[in-house]
Amino acid sequence: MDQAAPSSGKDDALVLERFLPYRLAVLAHTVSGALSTIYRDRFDLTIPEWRVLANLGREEPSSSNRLAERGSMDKAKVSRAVARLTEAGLITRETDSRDNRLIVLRLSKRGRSVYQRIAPLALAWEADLLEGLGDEERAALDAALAKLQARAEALKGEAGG
Amino acid sequence: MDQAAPSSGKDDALVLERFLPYRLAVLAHTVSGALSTIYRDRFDLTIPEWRVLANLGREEPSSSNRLAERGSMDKAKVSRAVARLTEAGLITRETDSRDNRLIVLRLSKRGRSVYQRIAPLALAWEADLLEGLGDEERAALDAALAKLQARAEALKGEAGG
DNA sequence: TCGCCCTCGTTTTATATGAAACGATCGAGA
DNA sequence: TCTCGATCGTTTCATATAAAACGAGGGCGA
Repeated sequence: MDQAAPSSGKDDALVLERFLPYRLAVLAHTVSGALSTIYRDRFDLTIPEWRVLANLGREEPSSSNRLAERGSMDKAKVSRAVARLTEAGLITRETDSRDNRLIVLRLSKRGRSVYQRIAPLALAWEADLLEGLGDEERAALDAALAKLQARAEALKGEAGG
Repeated sequence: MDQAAPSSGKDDALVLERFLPYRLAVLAHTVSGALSTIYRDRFDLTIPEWRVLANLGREEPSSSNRLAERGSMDKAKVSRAVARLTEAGLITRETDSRDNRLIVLRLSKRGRSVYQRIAPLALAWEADLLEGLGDEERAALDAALAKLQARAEALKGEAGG
């Protein structure tokens, strides 16, 4: 009576530290924060800019729309990233000759150089992050994340209706 | 020559879709987006507000500082969430009699009622999200996320120096 | 007691975000 | 050819975010 009961005592109580959506949000935030210092301090790039660069590094040329799809970003975010990367001289823009709505984006020479310097750093950092996990654990993580992503998208569709 | 080579051809190339920091960010974003519709549409709460409520539901009373620690939020975010929850009548504030800097936060009757209605919904949604995973997969995911969280925090400390 | 540094929570400031409005362009069909 | 609806990318607008400045207290040592 003299102390508030900590929840109802059931063991299915909601404990934030064990709640998956919360854990994913915190982990993603921590990881993004740590990794983004590399992009920012050493290359003066934001994460959306890095995503654009990474996609152009693999598939070139590309359009803003396609970059948005491939990088899970909305078109406004891509538009800003592309504008800044263009200004920084890392990518080039030209309108598509067949469809004037489309913009043909390519890495510039400098842009490709920057990409080729960041990519190994990013992969090395990822390897560091995964250091404590064995092959099986990594495979299990990989599979679980894929399932969760698919399921989350399905649930999102339901709720949105 | 007539086509840009897709990366260097090495199989350790950086593919965003397989890059763990990217996958975590996308998954967390999808999950938060889907789940937040529950908080927003049905209870008019933001995620930081929900985190405050969830923590108070388990540990009461609490201070803003403690809520920030327990909910992985900065103090500004907590301050705003607390202000709005107070205005909405879901929590009560009083200054600590022994230390006038501290604020003693408690769920109001309505606040507790809201918490007790949201918690089962949140847990049910989480169960839906995990639907496709068996017990072993869940345990593996749980372990992997814990390791990654610890490792990410360690790496963050290094880089920040 | 005074002076100093620390902590707590709020507010300010600059920036990031995404939904929506927008202008320009395209393609299909009358 | 001339609409009309759809698509592409930009910009606007309202909101969210976090770092830093801030004011109010507290606690310890001189």
